[in-house]
Amino acid sequence: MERPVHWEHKILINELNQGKKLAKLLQNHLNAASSPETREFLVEKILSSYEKSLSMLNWGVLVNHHIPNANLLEVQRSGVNNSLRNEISSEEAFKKRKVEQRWTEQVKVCSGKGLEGPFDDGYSWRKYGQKDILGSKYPRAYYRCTCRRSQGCLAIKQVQRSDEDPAAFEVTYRGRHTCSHVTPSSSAVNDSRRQTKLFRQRQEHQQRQQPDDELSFDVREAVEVKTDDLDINGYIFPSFPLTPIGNENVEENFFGESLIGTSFLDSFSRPFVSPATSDSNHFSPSPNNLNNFGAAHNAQTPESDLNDIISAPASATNSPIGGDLNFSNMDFDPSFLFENL
DNA sequence: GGCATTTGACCCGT
DNA sequence: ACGGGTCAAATGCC
Repeated sequence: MERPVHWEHKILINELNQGKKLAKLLQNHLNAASSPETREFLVEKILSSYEKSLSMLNWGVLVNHHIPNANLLEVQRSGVNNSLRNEISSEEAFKKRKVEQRWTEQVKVCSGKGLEGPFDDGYSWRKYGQKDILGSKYPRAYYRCTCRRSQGCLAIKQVQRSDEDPAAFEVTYRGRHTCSHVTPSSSAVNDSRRQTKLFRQRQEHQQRQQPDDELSFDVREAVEVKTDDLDINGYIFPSFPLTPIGNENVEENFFGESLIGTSFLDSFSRPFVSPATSDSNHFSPSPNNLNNFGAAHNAQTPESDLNDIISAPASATNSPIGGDLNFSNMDFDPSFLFENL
């Protein structure tokens, strides 16, 4: 009997194979007259590859096999079409709902410069709700990616003014972006339009009310982001484009080379830099903008051959945190590997 | 007309 | 029952 190979297994195997191949390349480069930058780049890639693998294991990716289903969720959350809702198993919908909420990240946004400095996390958000939270002075606003309708992107975020520091806003990201990254042009257009509208609203608002009770605050307007409150409990890795592997045996390919080809390194390595706000004053809410992965990816390595080495297709998967987490300090429990594999 | 926001109502988990 | 999260109609802006 052949054990079913889940896609998470394939990702892990892919990543390990990637590391192996990179190590071999590094071995070749040690003897050749290649530049130190090349070797350093390879080392970085190898380390990141294995760190990703270990991270996946530590975060229990192999245990979970659910993939959020946008359509089902859409129906499940519908408050009108009850007949259609009843056609779907409530139990199934319940499961989908639970897995959808696993990924949570929190960043702290401080509107230090008031309302002038637009903060853009690189995505276009649409507000879909606001709720007074028990025990909190300020209401919580709910945003979802504007690509939800067009591309079924499930990323959402919550913005709430901090009780302790009213000048600070806590932004919680949930879900991951499955949409294509917004283009600078479209983002700029939307921003311009929204900023104009928001500016007018605030002008009217300030004339009528005291400024503190407004939560029409837009996260783009903040200029400082703190990531010390990052909550990565239940972090779920972004989905990656997987090359179909077929029915290869896991054990045969665990350290083989046949699976190399589609890496999800880029999904992690892609720095989260807003196309709309390249201003250095703006900080994208990625807790790891400066981590080694992004740095390695951004490095202007002189060797063009690295393009052939790392030939991962660009993933359309993005997360507000760039899908990048710094796991460098994580411990790896070997028993976990064997228990899950 | 299209899109975003507002807000009361509704749904679901605890 | 309560609170958090979401929906969708109403409204406004471009």
